[in-house]
This record gives sequence, structure tokens and C-alpha cells, in this order.
Amino acid sequence: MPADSTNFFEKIFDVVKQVPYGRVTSYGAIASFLGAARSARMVGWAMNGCPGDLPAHRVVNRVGLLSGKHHFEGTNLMQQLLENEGIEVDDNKIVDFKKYFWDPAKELDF
DNA sequence: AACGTGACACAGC
DNA sequence: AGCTGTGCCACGT
Repeated sequence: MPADSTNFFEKIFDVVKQVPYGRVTSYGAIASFLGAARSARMVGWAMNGCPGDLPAHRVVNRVGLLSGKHHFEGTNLMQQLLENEGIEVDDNKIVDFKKYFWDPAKELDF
């Protein structure tokens, strides 16, 4: 079965959906995990076409900054969702990001 | 086909 | 994790 472009997107969605409650991951981690180490932008772009059932609020940039909050409804929804999961967020930024960071390449085993 | 844009990352200051 | 510049891939115009 050859790999379609769609497969890349599906993988991204699949990984994000598998992110455990109270955890977050980064675009770069996903990109690297999928073999597109330097193409984190593609991951972010993929989110642009996210199906909607995707917990995109658990996906942030490498410093834990809610770079995509602007794409959510309102202005604080993304932060509220994360805080609701027990993640400390301060000014659109995750506190102790490293502590909440969930690496698919380590935690997940493909 | 070229240029600009984007939910990023890394190297350099 | 603070700012700037460059590289990356895909898409819209």
C-alpha cells in the first residue's frame, strides 16, 4: 500500500487524537515523528484542514506557546481547554511545557 | 511559473 | 525562551 499525501495528514490527526489527557505535543515532534523533521509548517498547515474532532489545543509550538489560539473560537478557548485538563497556562503559554510535553516518538510506538 | 503567506524550527545575537 | 534571520513544505492568487 503506497503512502498517499493523505496518509501524512491522517497520521497527524491520529497522533494528536492519541495525545493523552493533560498532555501536549509540539508540531516539530509530530513532524519529526512522521519524517518531516524540518517541515513543522506542514503540520500546522494540516491543522488548518483538521476534521474538527481533533484536540488541536493540545498541539503547540516548541516553546509551549499557543500559536494557534487565534484559529480557535473567541480568544481564550484554547487556553481554557488546556487549563481544564489541568495544564497551567500563562499568557497563551504553557507553564513547565517540558513537564506536560508528550513525545509521540517516545511515548507512542509505531 | 513566480510570489506571498502560514497553527514552525533552528542557528545566531 | 527573548529577538532576528533563514530554511522548510504546501497552498492560493
